[in-house]
Amino acid sequence: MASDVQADYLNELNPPQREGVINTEGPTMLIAGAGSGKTRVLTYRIAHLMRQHKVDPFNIMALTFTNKAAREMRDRIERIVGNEAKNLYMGTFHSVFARILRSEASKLGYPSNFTIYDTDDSKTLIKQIVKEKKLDDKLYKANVVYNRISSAKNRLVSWREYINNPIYAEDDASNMRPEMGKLYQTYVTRCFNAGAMDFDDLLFNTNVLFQEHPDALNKYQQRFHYLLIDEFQDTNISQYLIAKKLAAVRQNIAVVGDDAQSIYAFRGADIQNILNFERDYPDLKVVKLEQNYRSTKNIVNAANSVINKNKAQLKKNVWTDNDDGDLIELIKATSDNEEGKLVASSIFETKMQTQSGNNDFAILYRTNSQSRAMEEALRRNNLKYRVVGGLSFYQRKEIKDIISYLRFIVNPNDEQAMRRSINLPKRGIGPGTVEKLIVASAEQNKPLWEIMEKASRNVGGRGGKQVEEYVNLIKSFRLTSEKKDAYDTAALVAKNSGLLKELYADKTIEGMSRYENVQELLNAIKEFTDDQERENKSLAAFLQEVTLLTDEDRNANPEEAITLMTIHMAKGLEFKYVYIVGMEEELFPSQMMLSSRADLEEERRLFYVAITRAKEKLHLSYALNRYRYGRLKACEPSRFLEEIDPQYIKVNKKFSSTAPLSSAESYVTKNFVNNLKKDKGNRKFASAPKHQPSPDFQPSDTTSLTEGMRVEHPKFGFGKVTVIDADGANRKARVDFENVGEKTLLLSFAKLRIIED
DNA sequence: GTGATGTAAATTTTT
DNA sequence: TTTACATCAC
Repeated sequence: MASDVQADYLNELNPPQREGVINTEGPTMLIAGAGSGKTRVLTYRIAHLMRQHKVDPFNIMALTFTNKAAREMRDRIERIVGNEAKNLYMGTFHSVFARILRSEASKLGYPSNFTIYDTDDSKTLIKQIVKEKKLDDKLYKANVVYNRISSAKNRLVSWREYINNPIYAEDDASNMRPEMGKLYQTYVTRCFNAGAMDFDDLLFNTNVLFQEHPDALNKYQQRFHYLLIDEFQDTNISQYLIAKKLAAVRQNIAVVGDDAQSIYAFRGADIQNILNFERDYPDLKVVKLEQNYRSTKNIVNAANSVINKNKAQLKKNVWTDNDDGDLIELIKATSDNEEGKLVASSIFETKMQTQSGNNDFAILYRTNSQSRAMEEALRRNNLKYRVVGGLSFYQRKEIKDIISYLRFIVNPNDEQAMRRSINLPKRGIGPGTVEKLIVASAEQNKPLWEIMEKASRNVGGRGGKQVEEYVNLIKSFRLTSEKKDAYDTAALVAKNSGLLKELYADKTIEGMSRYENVQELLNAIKEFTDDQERENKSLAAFLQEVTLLTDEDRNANPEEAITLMTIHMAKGLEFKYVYIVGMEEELFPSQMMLSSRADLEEERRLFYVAITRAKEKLHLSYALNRYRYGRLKACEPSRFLEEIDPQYIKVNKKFSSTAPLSSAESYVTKNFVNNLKKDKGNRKFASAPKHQPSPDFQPSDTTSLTEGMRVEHPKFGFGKVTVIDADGANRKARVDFENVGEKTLLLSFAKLRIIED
């Protein structure tokens, strides 16, 4: 069966795709437009290496951006070449190099079971350091400090270099943050002493390893004959240099990417890598995949019209052979809640008309907080949905609580894990006692664990006694973990720590769901230890994987449901019907991205990614008012709406509260942009339908206006006079309009046409 | 050391 | 709106 697939796979490809598959030797760069079949090329390329060139999968390394992408690719390759695919060295940069670092850890002075700090751990630690140094936490916000350190690491700037480089010092000084370098130093030291690496360290330290230990580098250079990198536009400098070093000997490096879909610059991704690549490999083969197989012409062309507004981009001409398809439709709403309602109605209608399933629909948004209004509306319409992302399972309090115990069992130096677990559930060890422990450890220059073992001596009092009890508890867990597998240990921890009991006692809805979450964690660990193919089932082995897991890695079999997620999470996915909601200034583009051209261009690429997720039909929507910071805020339609070539989009009148009244079809497209601008001008009234004055509109003399008369107003439309207030020169009329409700008009200004019956 | 109460601040995206 | 943090009374 596999051979049938094999015989066919080259025939399924268009010429540039085939070129991308069969030119396996030497440096190659595939510039792959949205929907151009890049994953297919990448998987076939690997399959081709194994089938045609008899390359041992052990000698192939393939790096992806997400675990999900890695797993999918492995599955697809497996379908072509069979079981051998399991031996590919394939995964995310972070997971692959974490694995390598574990086996080389001693060279860098780390324990091989080093902890991986996630972003929360890192920020908590930074907060502690800022506090200890008595710095102003308004100035040294954890986020700011973290980002500064992270971007330094991603550019391979060590804390030493950072402190010695006057450019950074000046920069920080001008931002009133002169202590930044010191914070960087302290943070790194604390992580190191805790036997912990943060996400950036996994890449930074791999670079250090390859730099300072040529023997190690050589070993991996010899091992990996072929290196492939997916989503190359999302790599940062640190990642690029790792790849470059690994490929230095054989030069068999293939990268696949699309500069138009680079949306992670905020995290250090650097499109410059694509340009560097051409410079670093002069004999580079460049293959462009420009035919889009995914979307209709309208969608592809609309996307192109948007991305062309960007200055920084590689030349590329994405086109499609598919049908024109429907025009993109714009849904206008007065509020975020109404936006939800209208989107839900539109989905419902489309489902009826096309007999599509829920899985064919996705609602995409810029920020997670937007999901709420959508969820409510979908629930009311009995439409099944699932929200992807947001607060990940492994970031939930109750999960992190249990895991902090597990971490401290495996790594007695993991200060963050200790701090978290020591007083959970409450056992009378407050922050004062913990501080005493830390100080004692620093003063006596002894590991924290040793201090804790003799806590009564070191900190005295009842606190000390309690700490010793906690130490004994951990010791008993540790004993179990040495004899039993991850599941048995975790189950024991949940029970004996008292955490499970506490959650069980909480009968609120949230409490019950927290209890269920812990059960689910235990199930996940059980699955881990039940895996027949896994050799190492220890707690340490489980922890090594867990930090690098994300939510998507859990729900493998989604039920038939509408997908709700951020645009970032949607990258690489496709849906028949896509709704991009919240097309408003300051939301999308985000207000935080308006300060520079580069940032705005990244937002535009994000919009491009969103548009190109749609296969058949795309809907865009915006609301003129939206709850933000808990208060209602007026919004303007996004500038991105005007950037779509108007020939590919129309206003959806049925599902817009602000649809223009004009029956002339041409009006919609011709005045599309004007319409948007009008909305901006009088957004307070924008919920009211726009009135097109009759062609023969002439203001009447209103001196004879009386109550009960029918009138036409050029903006407000038709209505009936309810009250005349004759107050000398300021004669006013109260008019009940059909579409905008009651208005009081000054007759000396208002243009009214009296309609004679 | 704990729990209640109040206040300020935050909301971009993620391995 | 929700969360995080500081302050105060026990």
